[in-house]
Amino acid sequence: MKSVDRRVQKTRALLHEALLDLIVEKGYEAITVQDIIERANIGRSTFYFHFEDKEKLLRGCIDQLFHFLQISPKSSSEEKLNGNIHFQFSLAMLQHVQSHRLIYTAVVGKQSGVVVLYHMKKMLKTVISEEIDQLYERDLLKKLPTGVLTAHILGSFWTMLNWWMEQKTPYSAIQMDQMFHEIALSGVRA
Amino acid sequence: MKSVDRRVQKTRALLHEALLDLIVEKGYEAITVQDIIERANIGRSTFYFHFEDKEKLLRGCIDQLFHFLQISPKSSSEEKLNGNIHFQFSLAMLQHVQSHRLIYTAVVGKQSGVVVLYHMKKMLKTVISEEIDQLYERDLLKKLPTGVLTAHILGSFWTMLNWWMEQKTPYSAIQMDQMFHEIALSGVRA
DNA sequence: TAAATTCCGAACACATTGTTTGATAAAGGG
DNA sequence: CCCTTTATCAAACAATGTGTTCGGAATTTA
Repeated sequence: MKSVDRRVQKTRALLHEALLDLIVEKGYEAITVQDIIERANIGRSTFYFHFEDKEKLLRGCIDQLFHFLQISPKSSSEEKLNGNIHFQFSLAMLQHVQSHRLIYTAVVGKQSGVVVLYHMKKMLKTVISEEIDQLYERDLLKKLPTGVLTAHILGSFWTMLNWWMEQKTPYSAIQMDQMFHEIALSGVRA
Repeated sequence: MKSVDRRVQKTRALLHEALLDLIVEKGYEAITVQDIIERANIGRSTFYFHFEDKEKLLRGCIDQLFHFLQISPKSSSEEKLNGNIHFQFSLAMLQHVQSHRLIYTAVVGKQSGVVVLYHMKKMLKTVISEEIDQLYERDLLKKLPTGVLTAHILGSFWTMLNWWMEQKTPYSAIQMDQMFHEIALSGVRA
């Protein structure tokens, strides 16, 4: 059990916090390493001692944000929504978003960065494709390449997030979850 | 009729071309103004004489790419696909993509840039929301906020493009159009 | 041909990156 | 408690990119 040096813990926490704050304020792209170390009040060389560059720091943040999702309680209520199909990941995620609206608004919005979106989607894809595979084997999905299905579900979900974050008087996580299921599973046709 | 100075035409064409080439090679984000003017063999001050920055040049390129779409022949064949609903924009766009695969692969891919995606989607959104509104008034769509519907269609279409560009042995534009309609209109449920 | 416009290239101040230095401070182990 | 190890810091650095400015040269238009 090698415990991590307290100084290291403190420094990393400060840097994570600074990055998230700055993302909310000006968006990922616009942030410079200079900004981060000033906000965190950390020396320049110390930053590079811990992280290769801005992106590596970001990865640390995202890993941390989503570590929560991994251990979040799966809704075991097998609801009969939309013909038995019910994705597990969506509600947990949507609720997490709801309680961290500021940061997600920034992450999802115009000011974000490709890298941010890339890492976020990559993570979601992992979660989604598992569920897709299960449903596919139970013949509950269309007979299209599972790649397309996964991509489509991820895309739909992401679209929902984006739209949600743009609304002034936001819907609840539960409402969004229903809308997501409705539209992703049976499309837009009346 | 003020005709544009030939030198201006030539310079702008060279810069457009250089940018597109470089996007294919290294992705938008990684490109510097330095790269562009070297590739185009244009003086530094000349670049800034024409464009404020990299993004303004990009906008010029996209406007040009999509000017084609505006005047592209709408498929007037009122096919009875998926219960009478048939988006006009998709096939024209997909065919344009098919004949410019390299650039679209780069634009859509991991190396792209938020600005690129932003401008592309913005343009598509304009086209799509028109069609959505028409269909909505004819009661052919679900009674959800039209904003969600538009966002979803745009998202689905974008997802299709992404997935398409990732495939090694690509489907045809027509196949992709069918898949897009199928999945966007009636979802993934079997 | 003459006037207007555009191009060039060189130089400029400025910001950001990522690295290196050696001194200082703090942590952890015995 | 002392001593070794490790982390931090500030300062300076080269390298790269940005956006501006200048006067002179070249080209276009009329």
